[in-house]
Amino acid sequence: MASTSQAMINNQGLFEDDQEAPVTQMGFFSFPSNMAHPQLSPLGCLKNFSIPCSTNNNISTNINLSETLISSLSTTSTTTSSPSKHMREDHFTASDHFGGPQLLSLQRSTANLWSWGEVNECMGNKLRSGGGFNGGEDHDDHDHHHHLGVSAMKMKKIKGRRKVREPRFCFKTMSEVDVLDDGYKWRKYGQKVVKNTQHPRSYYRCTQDNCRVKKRVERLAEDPRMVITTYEGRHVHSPSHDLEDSQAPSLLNNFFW
DNA sequence: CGACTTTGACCCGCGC
DNA sequence: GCGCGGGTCAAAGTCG
Repeated sequence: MASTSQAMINNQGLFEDDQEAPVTQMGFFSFPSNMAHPQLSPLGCLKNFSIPCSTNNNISTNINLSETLISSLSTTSTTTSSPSKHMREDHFTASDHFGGPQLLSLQRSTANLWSWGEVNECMGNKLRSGGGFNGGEDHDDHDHHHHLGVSAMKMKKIKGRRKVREPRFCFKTMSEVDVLDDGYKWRKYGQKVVKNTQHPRSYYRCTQDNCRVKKRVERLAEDPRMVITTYEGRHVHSPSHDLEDSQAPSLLNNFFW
C-alpha cells in the first residue's frame, strides 16, 4: 500500500499541507458479501463522508455512507504492515448481520488546500460557484488546469507554483474485475508497470467534459485478489446512468464528489 | 467513423 | 547533476 497516496490528518481531523505527514489514515470498511459490485464510488455514492480523526486512540468516526450500507460502525485501530512510516489503519466494521463481508478500504489523501471542513463546505458551495473545483484562493490554478490534458508547456508555466492536489479517496476491494462499476464513465489513458509488482497500474479519466476526476486501479502485490482503486478529484456531474433519470433532484448534487 | 484501448516516449519530482 | 520511478501524452490500433 505504500504506493497509495498518504492522508495527512491533524489532531482535528483536518488535512495538512504536504509537509511531514504526522499520520497516515486509512479506513477499512466491511460490506455485505451479497453485494456483487456495489455502487461504491466514493465520488458518487458516498454521502456526507467525514472522519474526524485524532492521532490518539480516541478515534471518533462519523460516517454516513449510503444509508443502506452502514448504520453503525465500530472502530478499532491497528498498525499496518505497510513500510510506510506512521501508517495506521482504522478498521470500521459494519454490523455483524451483514455476514462475511467484502473488504473495502478507504483512504483519504492529500488535499493540500482542503481540510475536511473545507471539503464539506465546498460541497455546499460547489453549485454556487458553478462547479468550480477549488474555489477561493486556488482559483487560477483551477483555470490553469481546467482541462486534464495539461501540455508540457503549460506544465512549465505552472512550475514554480505550489502544486495543488485534488482530494483523493483510495478503496481496496476484493474483486475479480479491476474496474468497479461506480456509475461514471471512464476512459483509460495510461498503464504502467509499477516497480516490485507483477500487476500493472491503470489510469482512467472521467469522460465527461470539464470533469477532472481521475482514478487509478491496481492490484495489491501481496494479495492479487484485492483491487486498489484511487479516485482523485471530484465529479462536477452526476453518474452517467443517472443522467437518464433527469428527475433526480438537484439536492442530490450536493453529495457528488 | 467515433469511442476507446494500448503502449512507447516524454516529463517531472525526488533522492542520492 | 544524474538516474529512477511514477504519471501523462498522443499516435496507432481495435472494436462496435
